[in-house]
Amino acid sequence: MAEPESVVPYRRATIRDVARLAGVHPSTVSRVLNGDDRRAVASTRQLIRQAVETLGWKPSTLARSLSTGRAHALGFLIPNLRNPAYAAMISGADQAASELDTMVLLAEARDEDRATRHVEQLVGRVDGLVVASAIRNTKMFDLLEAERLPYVLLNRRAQPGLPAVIGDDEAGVSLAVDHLVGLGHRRIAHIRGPVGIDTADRRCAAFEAAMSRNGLDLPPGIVFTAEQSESGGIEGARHLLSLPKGARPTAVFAVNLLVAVGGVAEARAQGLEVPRDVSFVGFDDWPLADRLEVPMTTVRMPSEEMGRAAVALLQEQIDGATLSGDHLVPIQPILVVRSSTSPPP
Amino acid sequence: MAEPESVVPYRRATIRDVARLAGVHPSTVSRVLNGDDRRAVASTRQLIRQAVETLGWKPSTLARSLSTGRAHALGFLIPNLRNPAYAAMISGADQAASELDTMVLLAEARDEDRATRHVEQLVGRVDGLVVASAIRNTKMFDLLEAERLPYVLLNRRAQPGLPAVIGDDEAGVSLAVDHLVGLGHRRIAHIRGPVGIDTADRRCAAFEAAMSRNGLDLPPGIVFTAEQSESGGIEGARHLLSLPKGARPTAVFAVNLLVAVGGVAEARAQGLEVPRDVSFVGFDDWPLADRLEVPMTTVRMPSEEMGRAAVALLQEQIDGATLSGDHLVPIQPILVVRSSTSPPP
DNA sequence: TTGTAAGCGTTATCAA
DNA sequence: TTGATAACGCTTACAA
Repeated sequence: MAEPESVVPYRRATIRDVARLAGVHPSTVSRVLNGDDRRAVASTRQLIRQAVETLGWKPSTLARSLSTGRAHALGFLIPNLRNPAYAAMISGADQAASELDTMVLLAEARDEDRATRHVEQLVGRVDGLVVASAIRNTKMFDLLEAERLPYVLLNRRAQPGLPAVIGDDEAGVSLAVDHLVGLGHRRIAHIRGPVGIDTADRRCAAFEAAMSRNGLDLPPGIVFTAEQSESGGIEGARHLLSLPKGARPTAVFAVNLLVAVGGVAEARAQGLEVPRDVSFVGFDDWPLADRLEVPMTTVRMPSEEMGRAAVALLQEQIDGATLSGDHLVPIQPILVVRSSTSPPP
Repeated sequence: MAEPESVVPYRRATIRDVARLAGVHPSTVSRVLNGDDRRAVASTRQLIRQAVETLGWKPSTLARSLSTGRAHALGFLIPNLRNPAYAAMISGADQAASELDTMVLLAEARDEDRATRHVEQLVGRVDGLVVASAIRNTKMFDLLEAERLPYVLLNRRAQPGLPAVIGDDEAGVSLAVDHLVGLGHRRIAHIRGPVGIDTADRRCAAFEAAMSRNGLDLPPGIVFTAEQSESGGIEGARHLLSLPKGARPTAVFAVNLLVAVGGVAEARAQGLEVPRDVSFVGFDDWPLADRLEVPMTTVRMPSEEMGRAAVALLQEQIDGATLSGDHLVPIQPILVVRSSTSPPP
């Protein structure tokens, strides 16, 4: 009586299977397959390649990582997937990484807890981390240091000394302010983001510098601090447009696109026309920004390059370099002029 | 003469270090730390916990995975990070996964090559894959089967038989069509996506069903096939608005938001007013959809639930269940009514 | 040029 | 209740 057909459970071919089939030792297989090609006689090489082929062998990332101590993967922490501004950075990082034969593992760190949890889970799986998240998270940095996990900040700086890749926000702000000044504006306001958020601080400082370079002064109340969201923009515009007639700005530069969108909405809600009565400029570009009720003039940063640079810098650190301080991406931002800006009334 | 202070290279504590300090065998440590708490005497337990504490020991994910064959991680393939519609699905997946003590590894698969490459790189690092990407990629599926990697399709079906989590697009389409019919429209057109894209096919079939349910017919040319992008919408609107007077639609239902946006743009470019002259309804919701030149009426799917369901189903498969076919997420879509729809002229 | 053997940090199966 | 031992699949000195 025949045995019932027993299902042979699937097992991935291992390097030992390959060695057996090729009639050599596993270590020889390993050597040949890791490009130590010259250190094997042609016939052996042939035999091994043949065996790999027929068995469909693929190396186990896990085993390899455990043995070499290299994961050949990088983590990439973003604050919010709903913010398409990061897409380009990730795309750049992905390209750079794939050239290094490394994969990018993305994780969304919307709050401190999640950031810390993701870092904990990424330890061991990655060789380093790109931190694009803007949340201040001491716990996470402590963890990174404790785990000795190399990391690079992207589009933000934390304490001085931590390696960071940043774009030329100052140049971007200048582009925006000079554009408004060129149109004839003199009373230009700024809705800035929260104090302590690096990009907000830098853009605000750059705004003040650009204004003074243009010989324009900053009357009290002309710089307003708000959350970096549409409602922050609404709040900011409400304040700025309620300034006394002579102090009321004819143009507003916002810390980012969403804030500018909120500002435009509030201005229109007050019966003003944009840009006729008041102009707006944003920062960063989003899909649909050109299809808004008022297509938004905005600064576009070299995000893809920034992502690329972050990976390069991270790789240097992984390879043992001790880097610190800011690394400015030399590609210049550009101003995308749409319909939210015009000469002052 | 004193030796020069030699820098002791950093080495993570291993389970052996813990065992040594606690004066027990590594296997005991492993047992205790894996919750087999009852199978160890209290004093030993105490000793071990103490040692773990002082050494700051954390298990090595890698070693653990190699030993157990479980990565405690899932891959999540999305087609495009610039499309914020996926953010909610990922968020749901992330929540569900974290309840399973599993991490979600995100990867962007913008084209076939990248999809295949990412899958290759994820093998071994993850226990399974959620494939939300809509690209038809036979190579990738062959690879998945060859690697015996469990996977679940999300928001798409490929061949029948492959396990898929989908939302109730049919109900969503009904919502859209009924809304238009309720406003008084009778000549309703559809700009559909490419044939073979599952969501496009389903939404189109549902459109035709909803129309016939409402006793409305579909004159030739009233369903137009286009790319799922703004330019597809432009092209579609150009065609539909050039139909002879009596056949020209008073309302257009588009396969997704971007297509609807393109349609609105084209209508306005032709001097029509939206929604006065022609109404538009989209599918899926995006940030800024309410700030467009014409705030868009659109269908919002229960994306978060869908992501959650995908992870649950995937986990079942990983645990050995053999699942197949469609799994409809029971949460109903809703219609977000904005200003792109009104009664026909 | 190839093989031997140890090691990467765990877990799992026994036996004690 | 604990310990010894052998995996897991690969790499890498070092020896032959």
